[in-house]
Amino acid sequence: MFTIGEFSRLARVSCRLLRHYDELGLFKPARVEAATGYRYYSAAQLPRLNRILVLRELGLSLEQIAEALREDLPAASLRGMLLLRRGEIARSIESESQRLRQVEGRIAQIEVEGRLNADDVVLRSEPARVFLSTRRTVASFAEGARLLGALAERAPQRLAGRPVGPLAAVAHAAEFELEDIDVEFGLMVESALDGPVRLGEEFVLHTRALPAVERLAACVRVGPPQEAHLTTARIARFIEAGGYRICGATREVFLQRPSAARMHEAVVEMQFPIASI
Amino acid sequence: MFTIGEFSRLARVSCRLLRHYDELGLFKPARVEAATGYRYYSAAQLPRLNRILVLRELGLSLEQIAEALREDLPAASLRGMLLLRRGEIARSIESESQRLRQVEGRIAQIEVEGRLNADDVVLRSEPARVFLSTRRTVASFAEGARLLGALAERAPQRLAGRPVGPLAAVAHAAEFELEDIDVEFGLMVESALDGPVRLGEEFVLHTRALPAVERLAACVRVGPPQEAHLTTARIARFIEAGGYRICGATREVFLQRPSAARMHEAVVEMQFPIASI
DNA sequence: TTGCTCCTCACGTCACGTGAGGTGGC
DNA sequence: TTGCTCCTCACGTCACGTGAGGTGGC
Repeated sequence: MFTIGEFSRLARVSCRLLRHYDELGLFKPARVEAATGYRYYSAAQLPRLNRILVLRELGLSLEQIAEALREDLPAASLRGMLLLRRGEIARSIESESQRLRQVEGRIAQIEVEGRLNADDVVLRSEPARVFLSTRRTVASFAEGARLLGALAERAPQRLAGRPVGPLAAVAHAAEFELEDIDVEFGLMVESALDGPVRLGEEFVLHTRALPAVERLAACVRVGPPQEAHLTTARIARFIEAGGYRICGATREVFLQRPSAARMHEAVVEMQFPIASI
Repeated sequence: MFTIGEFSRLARVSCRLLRHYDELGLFKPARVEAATGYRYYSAAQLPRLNRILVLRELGLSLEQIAEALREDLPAASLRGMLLLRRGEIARSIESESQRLRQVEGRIAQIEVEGRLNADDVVLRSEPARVFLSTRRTVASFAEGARLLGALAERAPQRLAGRPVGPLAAVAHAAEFELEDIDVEFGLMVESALDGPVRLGEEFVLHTRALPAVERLAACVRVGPPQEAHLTTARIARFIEAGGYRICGATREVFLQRPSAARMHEAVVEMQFPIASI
């Protein structure tokens, strides 16, 4: 029999760990002297402790290990636990690799520009949305802004009993246009509506599915639309430095409902779907 | 100005997070109403919050982020932080990949054998050691056991004022031998000694460097030497299932100092240096 | 007597999530 | 009055590490 200190040296673990496992009931000393509370371990306990350490090494929680060491646990269950764990590790490696690419993108950016400029560009995914919208070709940016303001003023807070989400616009053109802009705009809603919705004389909105996007470079623009190019420039640098390419229509989501009179206070998120080159 | 609830929806973070960052001084509301304690945020604060979220996404701690957002922090420092972080992530991916291989090894083992048999075989690394030893060709296992017992009885607790480590044996032969065994045995010590050490009439021990081993499959044997084959069988299955090969001399480390009379109570760790195939 | 080893609390880790319990304005 | 939103504690997470303060045998 060994005292806790001796046994900890044999097993190469800390005394605290042994006391902790004792407390959890995971690994108890062979004998505890009642008078002093001293713990005594036997050499024959080493295999069980090593079994625990091995499973811990594989990344199982102590609770899972206790489960795995139950005498009556069939081998198939342990296999199931390990298969589960394999999936977790694989996903973790995947997300760490992506994180590594992002860090490298930021480093590259600092090296090119001397500072971290596009650091308010975020990368995230977007689920599929229901978009109640109309698609037009508008003559100019000013005309587009007027239409958005007009739509905002006519848009209700609720439709068919459900709250209405933010205003949004989608630029469908393959390239940037200053005039005759092919744009879809409307309201995000929770679920599809039966038939079109008429708002005032100018708008008839149809239910459309806006597809999910796996990766999206997004940047919030706070200010007048004339300054949108500053935001797109940031996103552009981000895309370049990260080794991405644009792979879908640009979206602008109005985080605050705009009004024609207060376009200079707009809070808009510009979203560019992207993919690795 | 937005209330905390509104702002949390704009920024897509929880209220709790905003309160937490306020408490840390990392991201404070533009205004706090003294009477009610209500926090008010402005849209102009969104870029800073996104900057924080981006750095968090890269895996920096909130403390590092606070440092990184200091106005006067030179770009080179941020670059340094990111380079450091890149190294961390790369190491983490490396260790996760190794863990994945281990999990897969255990799964393969269950599939072959129907149960987890070698689960008390541990994988670890071993630093370089100083080994005070003698190398012999012994006629048989029994003769080897006798020599070890004799050495154990003559071995002092301290040498040159320093405590003496465990007894150990190294099998140098490329293959397993039943007779005329080429074996080195002696004592682990903390640091090299000047000149050889004479113990009784039978032993003259020389200082030798035992090299570090990056990966070692180890299993503790508790019991008489006749049962050592059970332990080596476990290690063998582990090596096979994990897709490893043996790449160095086998070691046996006596975790308890043996005596000739009590060899049946030996606590010995059997160690096989291994590498991926 | 001094050192050494053992013991039992109990806090700290990291970034929040999750109640509990209470308040003010529509 | 009821709902809604805001507030401030304060515990829980996970697997121990790290003291603090005290005890028994050599």
